[in-house]
Amino acid sequence: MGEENGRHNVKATTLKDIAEQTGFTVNTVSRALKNKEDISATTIKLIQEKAQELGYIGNTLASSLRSGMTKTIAVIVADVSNPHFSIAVKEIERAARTQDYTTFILNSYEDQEVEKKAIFSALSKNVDGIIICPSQGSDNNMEILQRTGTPFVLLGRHLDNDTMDYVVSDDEKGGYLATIHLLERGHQSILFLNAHHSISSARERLIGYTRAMMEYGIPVKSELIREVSNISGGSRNELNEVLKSKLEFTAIFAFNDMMAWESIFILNKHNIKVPENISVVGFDNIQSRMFIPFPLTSVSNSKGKTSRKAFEILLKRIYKQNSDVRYHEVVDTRLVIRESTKSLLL
Amino acid sequence: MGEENGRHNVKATTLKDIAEQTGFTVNTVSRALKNKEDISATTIKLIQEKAQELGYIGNTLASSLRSGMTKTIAVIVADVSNPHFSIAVKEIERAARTQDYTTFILNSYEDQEVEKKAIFSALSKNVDGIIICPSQGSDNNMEILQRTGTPFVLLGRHLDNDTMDYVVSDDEKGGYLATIHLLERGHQSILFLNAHHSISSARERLIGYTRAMMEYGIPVKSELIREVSNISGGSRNELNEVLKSKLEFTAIFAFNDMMAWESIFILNKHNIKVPENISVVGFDNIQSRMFIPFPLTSVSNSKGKTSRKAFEILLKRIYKQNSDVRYHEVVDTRLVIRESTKSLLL
DNA sequence: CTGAAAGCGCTTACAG
DNA sequence: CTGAAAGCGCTTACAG
Repeated sequence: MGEENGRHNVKATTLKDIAEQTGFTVNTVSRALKNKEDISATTIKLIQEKAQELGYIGNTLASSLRSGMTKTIAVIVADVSNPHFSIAVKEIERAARTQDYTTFILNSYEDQEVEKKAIFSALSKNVDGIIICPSQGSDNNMEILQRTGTPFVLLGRHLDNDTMDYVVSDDEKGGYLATIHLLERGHQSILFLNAHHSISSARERLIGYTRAMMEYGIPVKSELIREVSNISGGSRNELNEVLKSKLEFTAIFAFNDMMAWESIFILNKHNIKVPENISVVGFDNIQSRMFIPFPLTSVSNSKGKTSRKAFEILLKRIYKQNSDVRYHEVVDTRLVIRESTKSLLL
Repeated sequence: MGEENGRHNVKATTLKDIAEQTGFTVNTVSRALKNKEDISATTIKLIQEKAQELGYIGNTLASSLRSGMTKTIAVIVADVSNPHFSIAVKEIERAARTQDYTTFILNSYEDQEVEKKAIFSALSKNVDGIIICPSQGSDNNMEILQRTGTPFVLLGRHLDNDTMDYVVSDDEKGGYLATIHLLERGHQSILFLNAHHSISSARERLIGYTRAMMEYGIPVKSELIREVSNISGGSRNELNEVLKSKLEFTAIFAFNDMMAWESIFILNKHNIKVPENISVVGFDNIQSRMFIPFPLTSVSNSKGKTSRKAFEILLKRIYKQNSDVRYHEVVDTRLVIRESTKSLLL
């Protein structure tokens, strides 16, 4: 029943076929195809030509089962269709490919149950490692993952448990820079549309926001700090409510660009113009990758660098280098000023 | 060397462990965990509890090697960081997961060599099937893929070779609707920023464009039809050149929303306002998923439906249903009118 | 430089 | 209802 054998209608060429047609053993064929030093150059040439001729494609399933390495990683993010994550996924896939790693992509939708299944799915595929942006409050899932012994790196968020490797942005600085930018322009009532406080980056951006406010001697009003879902459409209701409540504010600092866009979209629906009536600052600087025709001031967090670094660390873990070190990387952030913020000063 | 065995530091539980601890054979354990009918309920319970207790995670590598099915698919697109593709990838991953399939994601960057490697990478991982948006002029790669016998479905683009399954949008209709919309509003010189004609959707959108122009008795000017790269930033130079050449046009129809946004971005740089000075229509209706604060008129092409359909067809191929049928699905398109288009008539 | 054997962890096909 | 054996296609470790 070769037909049912993973390669479907056409039976795939195996080492055995090459062995039979060249007169060597499977062992020698295997070693020749991997350019091992102890095989004669003539034999290597002969075998590789035959492999080429037969269109041989190695069965990594079999080799992985024996060798214990699959050359596969999994990337688990909240939602690939969020540009922030899709850019990260792209960069990781690209970095992985240069090292002959193939990438599984799994969405957690910020849901712990879905995330748990994603992790088990990855484990059952014997991935060599996992890069994961942990969903809200998923400390438990990460500890389960940690106990399996499979190498993993947290991306963009870290947990209280600091025995795990992570690569994050300097979120506190980002929050600080965004807020200072608005304060410098005379804004004092700044609505912070933040993500849930169980997300480390949300907590740290708030610390930056608070620090900036304090520097300007402005008391932080709790009603100006709103936690909303960072899934597309999540800030809609909250912002509508805020607008209805007649809460006073002249600027919005949004947890990410998606939320910032969404806010602007909603403000426009209410005939409120940006930046004329309200200034808006985002986070992620998606505009560095996509030419969105709305010039949003935003905190840049080098997604390429962050992603590559996460893969690099993962690779070290896979190859058990520096196993006594914890990698806690904080990538710098900076503010990119565009035209969504206006000064209230003359 | 359990350490080096794919599960790293912690040795993974195997069927053998469960067998030893329950007194059954590996065979029975395997069958019990799969709820086979010929195992007694008591045994099933006993074994499943033990599996739970030991935190057993099946090794799909081993089962796949034997059974020939990996429950894995690959999705190959030009670039996941393009929202059009990231949305498709998300939808496919979601559909696949409901059937216990895991998804590899690979980028081809519209490059045939990269694409070829991606295909071989997928094949060597023994994926059960592939969903691929073929890169420009990659008929050859698709034919190689076809000869391997691995089930695959083309997504968004089809080839001259119509023996392959595909799911596409009604691109001709989309091109027609976009153009008619502009013509109805008095635009006669419509710059079409199209993708390369080796892409079927580009050819068909052009047919729609041409048909609409003919209906209005307006000759199609070749200098108004420009083929640009559909990678981010690709339309930049071309549009700058067009603007420098003083070519007359009052509207732009862009191959996709990314290009439309990019065009608006560039027009703005030249102090040309949309829609006041130039009207713009895009394709993909990304705004249905992301609240981009620029209301772009765009052709909608039900990405959710298209993606799910592609997976559905792939699944049929994997399970060898209706193998005498060719699936050539054309999903309807419609125009979503927003505020990036203005009427020239009074 | 090459070969023979064992084994990775499962599932299949068959025996009882 | 359960078991014993073979085998999926490789790689490893060792023999010569």
